[in-house]
Amino acid sequence: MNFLENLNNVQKEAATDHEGAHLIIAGAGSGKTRVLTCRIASLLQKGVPASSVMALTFTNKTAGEMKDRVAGLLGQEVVRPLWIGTFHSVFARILRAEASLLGYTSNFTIYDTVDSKKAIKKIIGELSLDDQLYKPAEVLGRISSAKNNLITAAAYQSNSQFIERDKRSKKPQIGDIFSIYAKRCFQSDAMDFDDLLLNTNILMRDFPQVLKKYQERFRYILVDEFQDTNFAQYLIVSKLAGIHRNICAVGDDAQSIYAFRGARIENMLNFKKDYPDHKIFKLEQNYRSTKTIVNAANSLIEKNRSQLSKQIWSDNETGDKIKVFKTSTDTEEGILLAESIRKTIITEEADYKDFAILYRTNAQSRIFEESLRKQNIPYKVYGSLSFYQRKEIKDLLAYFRLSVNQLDSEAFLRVVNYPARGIGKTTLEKLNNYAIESGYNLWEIVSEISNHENNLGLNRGIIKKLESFAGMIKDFAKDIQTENAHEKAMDIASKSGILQDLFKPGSPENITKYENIQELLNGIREFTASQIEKGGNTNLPAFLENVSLLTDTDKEKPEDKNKVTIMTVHSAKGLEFKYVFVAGMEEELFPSRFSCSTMQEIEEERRLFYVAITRAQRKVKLSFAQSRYRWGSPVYCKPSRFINEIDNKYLDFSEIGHIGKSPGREKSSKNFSSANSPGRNTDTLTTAGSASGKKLVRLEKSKENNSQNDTENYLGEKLSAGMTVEHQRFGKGKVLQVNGEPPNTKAVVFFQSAGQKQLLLKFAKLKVID
DNA sequence: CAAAAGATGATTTTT
DNA sequence: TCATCTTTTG
Repeated sequence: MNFLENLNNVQKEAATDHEGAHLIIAGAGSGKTRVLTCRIASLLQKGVPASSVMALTFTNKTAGEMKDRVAGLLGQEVVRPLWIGTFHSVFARILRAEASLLGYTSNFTIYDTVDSKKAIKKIIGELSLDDQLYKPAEVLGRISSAKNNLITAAAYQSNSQFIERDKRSKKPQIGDIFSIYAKRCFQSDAMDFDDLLLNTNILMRDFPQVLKKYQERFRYILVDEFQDTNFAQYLIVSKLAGIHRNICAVGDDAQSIYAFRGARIENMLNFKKDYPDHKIFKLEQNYRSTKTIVNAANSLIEKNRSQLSKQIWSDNETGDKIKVFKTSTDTEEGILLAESIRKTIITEEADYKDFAILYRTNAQSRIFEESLRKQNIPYKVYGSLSFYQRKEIKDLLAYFRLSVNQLDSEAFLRVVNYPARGIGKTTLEKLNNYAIESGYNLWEIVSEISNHENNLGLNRGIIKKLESFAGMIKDFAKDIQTENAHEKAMDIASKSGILQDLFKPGSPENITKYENIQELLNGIREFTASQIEKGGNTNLPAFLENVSLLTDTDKEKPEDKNKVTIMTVHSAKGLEFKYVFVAGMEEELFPSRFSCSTMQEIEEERRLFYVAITRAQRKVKLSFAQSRYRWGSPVYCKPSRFINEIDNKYLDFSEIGHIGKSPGREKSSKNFSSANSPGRNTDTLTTAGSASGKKLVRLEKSKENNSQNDTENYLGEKLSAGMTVEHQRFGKGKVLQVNGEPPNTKAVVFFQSAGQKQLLLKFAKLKVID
């Protein structure tokens, strides 16, 4: 029981009192994760089988940390049968096991947001709706929030409230899009993120015997960040805990910052109603921050009406007041913070890793990146383009997905013509039209194309190409369940042509992409190795499952260890730093101008600021600029109302005035006028004035084209394989093939500098050399 | 067919 | 501003 020694009394009680429904209200910095891990460890030590414990978190990172910590206490072996993971990954695991009941296979694909948006965009196009009005992201948002409230497409379409709302916003067909989208996902054997929750609920509603199985199995359920659960998540948890009723929900209503995506703080209040015999533990001692920071944060959050009563306190030193900085521009704010970091590093012997710059919107990151780079301060940005979202990675993953699940139509569309194999837009349009008409999935058509040939109106050449593509995928799909993921992945990467496509000289982006592909393949090798060690599944589907719910904030690179962190306040939740800067403390920015209309919104912004402040162990510094660029043009800003909502006795305004006086103010205001406004004005003038001129130019150009076409067509007839030609940009190359009839004669040419290219002769200026 | 230029449009988040 | 999508051009 030695791991309980370091806990205070409430923490110890919360960790060792296992039976019944418990709500742990865990203030910022109160040792929440420690209590959760100790609780799991103590359960296991008592003899509870690990396989009967489920712990749900929001991020893979938290789940991983929890697992590691328990493993550190009790050993790796003990931890393995535990079900610790994100809501989505744990429910995906259940769904894979029970997939057939819902009409899916256990190899179903998980669509990410990009897949979903693409699918929706396609549907909007097919319905010939105005895509200015029906924006895929917004439509997906509505569908997503419906699903998170357990509203299916059918329910949506018959709900008068939604019909009314969509009519009012002039988008009456959202229900139709929802319904087609849902049908397509199902037909593709795919679930999006929200489906993982929705379908788990449907599974448990419609199959009581399945529900019972899991209810009996999981005797102890722990939920982290309970204030962030949405209705769908809440309901699953309640159902799962239905028999044993041993549920431990941990959360902090003051840190609820995801209401905008469906999180319900009320879930914490409902808890008391659902479990009348519940116990509440309040972790109120903050071990992280100074007294000043804790008190300042308390004085701020007091302004919120709706909250659970608690008194957060700190036994740490008093610490410095919170310094407030004013600068005239956003650029200066960047410089000031960078300088302040430099100074603090010297005067307080701090490390780069002790600092975080937090802001409300990602758009603010660039300025800090610049100022830190100029000062030679190493930094890392969170929330930038994730490794798994890079094009080349998604392409290869799409091949993997298609090899595992051929019905995955998003993966199909992504790779059917990448690398280019002559299956163009027109072909896909024909395929797609036929698919809609006939109700077949794209793969069902392409994999047995001879059955559909007559209905497609495609020529023999294209049919052959489609056949060979389908053949390749069928080949990949062979042994996919048994073969080792790494070998299979290498095989697919090379046979698909991706490696060759990127391994062409002359293009620096391709080198990076090639390296990224190699990194992915290495990652798969590591995955396979670690699975062998763990005795887990080593096949490609197992890897995909692992990767589809992963974001790369989850893994930290070793070279990033000692760097300043810059990120949004949202992504800082759960983290801590010695020194925290909260930048851009301005009205319209923080609080965001999109979240100012209702009291609920303002309260959420306030909680967000509360989260920001409570990340700090030693010092908090706030800054605001008087003017800032917003999508290219300068905007004048007022200091945020939140600054003055902190009790002034914890604030230090001494710096204000010194910074603003610097010559920077004049300089920057000049910048606005010279760099910006006139430039824009001239632009608009020219475009407006020269409309007729433009037409003339276009006419002339097309004349030129025609004359060129004539000579090129002539060339097409003369050209044959084996000739050496010269291209304007690619230089010398050897003709490998000449296909097609004029005017669409194509040549396949291998260039020394650029590799193999297909060129349409009516455009490419080829000179015959030899 | 593929690259370049031009137009648009969106700026909390996570799975 | 910056990234993405569309149009144009060879």
